[in-house]
Amino acid sequence: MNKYQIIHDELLKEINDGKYPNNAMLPSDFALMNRYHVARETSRKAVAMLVDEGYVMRIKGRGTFVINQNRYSFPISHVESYRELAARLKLNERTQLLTITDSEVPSVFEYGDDTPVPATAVVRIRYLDNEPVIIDHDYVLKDVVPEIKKLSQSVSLFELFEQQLGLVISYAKKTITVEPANATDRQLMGLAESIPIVVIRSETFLNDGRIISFTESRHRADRFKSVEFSRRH
Amino acid sequence: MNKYQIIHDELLKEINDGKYPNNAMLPSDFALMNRYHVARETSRKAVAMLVDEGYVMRIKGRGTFVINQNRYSFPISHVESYRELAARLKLNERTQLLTITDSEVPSVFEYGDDTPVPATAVVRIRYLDNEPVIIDHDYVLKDVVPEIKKLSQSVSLFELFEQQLGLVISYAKKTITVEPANATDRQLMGLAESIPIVVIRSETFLNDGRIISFTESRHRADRFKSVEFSRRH
DNA sequence: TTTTAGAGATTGTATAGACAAGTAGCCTAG
DNA sequence: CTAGGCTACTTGTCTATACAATCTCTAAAA
Repeated sequence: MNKYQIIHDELLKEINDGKYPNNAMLPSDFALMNRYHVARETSRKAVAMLVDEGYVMRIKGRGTFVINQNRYSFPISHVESYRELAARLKLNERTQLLTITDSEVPSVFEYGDDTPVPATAVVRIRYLDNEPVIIDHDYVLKDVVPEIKKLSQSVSLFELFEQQLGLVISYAKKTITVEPANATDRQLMGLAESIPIVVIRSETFLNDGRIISFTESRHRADRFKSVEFSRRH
Repeated sequence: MNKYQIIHDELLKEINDGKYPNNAMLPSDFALMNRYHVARETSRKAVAMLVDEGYVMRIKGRGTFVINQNRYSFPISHVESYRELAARLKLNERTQLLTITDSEVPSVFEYGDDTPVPATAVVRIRYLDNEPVIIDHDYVLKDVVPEIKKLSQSVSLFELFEQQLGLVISYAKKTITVEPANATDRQLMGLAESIPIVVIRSETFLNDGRIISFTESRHRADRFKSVEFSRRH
């Protein structure tokens, strides 16, 4: 692992453990240089990551300070799988695999030029605290992953891609809209007609630039909450 | 202006002008070093910003490549004012100032410990293409801005803070939820009862760590769309 | 023809040093 | 007692260099 990554992880752990509470000052660049015996740019890189993630802010002439964290809800600003999310929030979570079928990428994703793109469709329903709250429709491109075999209940698609197939996911583009629930939503989640659905559609890209999958994640709106950190300039 | 900022801006302009179309390769680190007569770390910093913003991706051993851009909709991943947004999207926009009153920060924002926090409440309604789509409730802390005077129709709150008061906005935290429309929403936006509201609540921080304002931005859900770029790792 | 080896290009990580700019605290001159 | 200045500390920007890791392409070898 890289040095700056190690420093970043250790500082983050200390923040989460409460060693540096809200508004506390992190060690200065020079203190980190001495503590880890690295060059200043290396320590700065570690802290820059924390700034990026919204954990700390730097003020010229004063220092680096912890920003109050209450990241309790559903973040859409990282590519994060449902399983990783649930683990982080320590929620009681459960995923039920509904279907795996041969399919094509639906036209809502506006991919390519009307030529049908063969894909494997995976439909799953996700429970938080035993309540069905999310229905995920994944369309995995056959060009990249010809066949999906070992998808057990306990493995996420991202884990499958990364650990078993050796693919590296780089980034995703997501659109968020609010739409009426369709019949499937209402049936699977047991919804009253009036509850809308937050639809998050994603395209996921590999580190070589190829698209690996399209996902439509349908959340019942009354259980949806997203927390966002955004910098200016 | 900084060197890496200048290089970043120039590269971004060239991308937007189509000099580097989709999937095109950007100049390498060394090419940028020669072109701008800077150290490699400086050119890398400029490109790192473009990666951050989702314009390009770097692939080790191959180069830096432009990512297909269709940033057509409402981004929530930047602190961006309505006015800046409308200008960028070239939409016909109009803002109507409804009220400026003395008030307190509402308890939904969970700020402080139940002690009332004095603020100036600004309520505005925003039109896109002559349709009312957003109602903004801003609560500007009196501790930071004692009085709001020169808020004309043509000036945004952010512009007022930054240009007239010399304050520098650093970052914001936003939560996104979907809620039923209240009576005010329905009346001002002329909504049918069944249309929900996307509520974006923000706390905006200055570069010295102080909170300057809380905002509740209420969008009619059937006109709301957000585009998000997110990196993994 | 196919495979292998290597050279060249490109990005990633790390170091050491320099100066600029902003902040805070102390101490002295008035 | 106050105002100003000095100093130490911190972050921001920039340079020059080195080596590692990965990819592409070419040329040589089997």
